[in-house]
Amino acid sequence: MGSAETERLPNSSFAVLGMLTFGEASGYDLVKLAERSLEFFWAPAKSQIYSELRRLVAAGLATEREVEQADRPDKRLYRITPAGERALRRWLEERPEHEPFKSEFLLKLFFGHQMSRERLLALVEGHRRDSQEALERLREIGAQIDGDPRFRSARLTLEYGIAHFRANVSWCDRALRTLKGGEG
Amino acid sequence: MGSAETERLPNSSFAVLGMLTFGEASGYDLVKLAERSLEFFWAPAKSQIYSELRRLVAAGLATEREVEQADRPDKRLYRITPAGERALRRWLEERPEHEPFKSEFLLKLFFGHQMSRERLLALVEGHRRDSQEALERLREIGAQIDGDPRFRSARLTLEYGIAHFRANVSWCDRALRTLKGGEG
DNA sequence: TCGAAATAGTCCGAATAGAACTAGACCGGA
DNA sequence: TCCGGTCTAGTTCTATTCGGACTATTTCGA
Repeated sequence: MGSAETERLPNSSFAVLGMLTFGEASGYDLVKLAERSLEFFWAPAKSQIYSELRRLVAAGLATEREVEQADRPDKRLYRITPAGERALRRWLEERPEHEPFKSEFLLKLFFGHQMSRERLLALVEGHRRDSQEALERLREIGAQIDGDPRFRSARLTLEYGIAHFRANVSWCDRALRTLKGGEG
Repeated sequence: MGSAETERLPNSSFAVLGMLTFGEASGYDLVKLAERSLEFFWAPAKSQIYSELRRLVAAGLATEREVEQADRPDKRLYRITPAGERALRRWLEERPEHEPFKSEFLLKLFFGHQMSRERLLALVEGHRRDSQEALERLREIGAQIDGDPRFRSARLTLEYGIAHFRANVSWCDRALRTLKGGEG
């Protein structure tokens, strides 16, 4: 019980706890919700979502109840507790720490001197395509939630994504010019 | 031996293998090198660098030799093998897979409806400051390697970083305007 | 009626993060 | 001279995270 106040939880716990503020949900629901919302900037494995739920219950930050269903498999529903809401707010008010950033693309680019020029160009062109596609997906989502005041904060994260991928595309264009003009 | 051809290695193995293309090095050297170069887009824990080295040797992609030193602790030096170079090139030529992106900042922003407006503003302002600082660090590095042809690929990754943080700063400015003007 | 898809969840191993720890040699100041 | 700090060099341990395989049940379409 008291452990809710002392134990230090990882961010993924709060990602799950945060999703519970949208209402009572099963693990399965949260997996789906995460895929449609957090996916771009926080994508816990589904096994992790289930284990975070167990941890939240153990820490008193959520409650669990079993629901028997006739038409489909039984399930367990989770609900955030007042202690959970307090814990979430405390976490939200802490300053995020340094953001680690990881990119297989940049890693390969960094060792680009080991690649042929054609391969290097193909690498950057592929990245440009991927970014362009991601951009289009985000714009579609944007059109769907447009104007809906419930998604005020979500809209900001969406616009962050759009800015990110737009910057990617421009960078790719510049890099391609450099690589083509470089010593050709 | 043959395992070098079949076994599927994680990207971190290739990060270490790639660093070995710069010359024979100890684990300690690579930790330092990673901190000064890969750090922005690929930051393996130092314990992982050491274990990757062991794995590379076991797979025949690198060789190890002990060096006794009088003035400081003994060390082991690692060198990439021809099989290692082939493996690295094969990996470089594979298309990178979908880039997971993870941000504690965006996660908190997404749950921004649980925060007071002041906290939300402070969150974004903090992110702007962090991005601005990162930008300045990268620009300094850029000035140092400017014009040096050895860092052609590295320069591209650096410019990627600059583009990324510049986009961050602009996004923060827009977000702050939205949040301040929104319903004030 | 067969198989695919949706619902609901578990299990396991590998990869990663990150902090603490060992240990030798150095260097500067009290 | 002794003490602490720093650099070099590496190990160990735990917790976290990822990702795929696996078990079930029910529904729905061909």
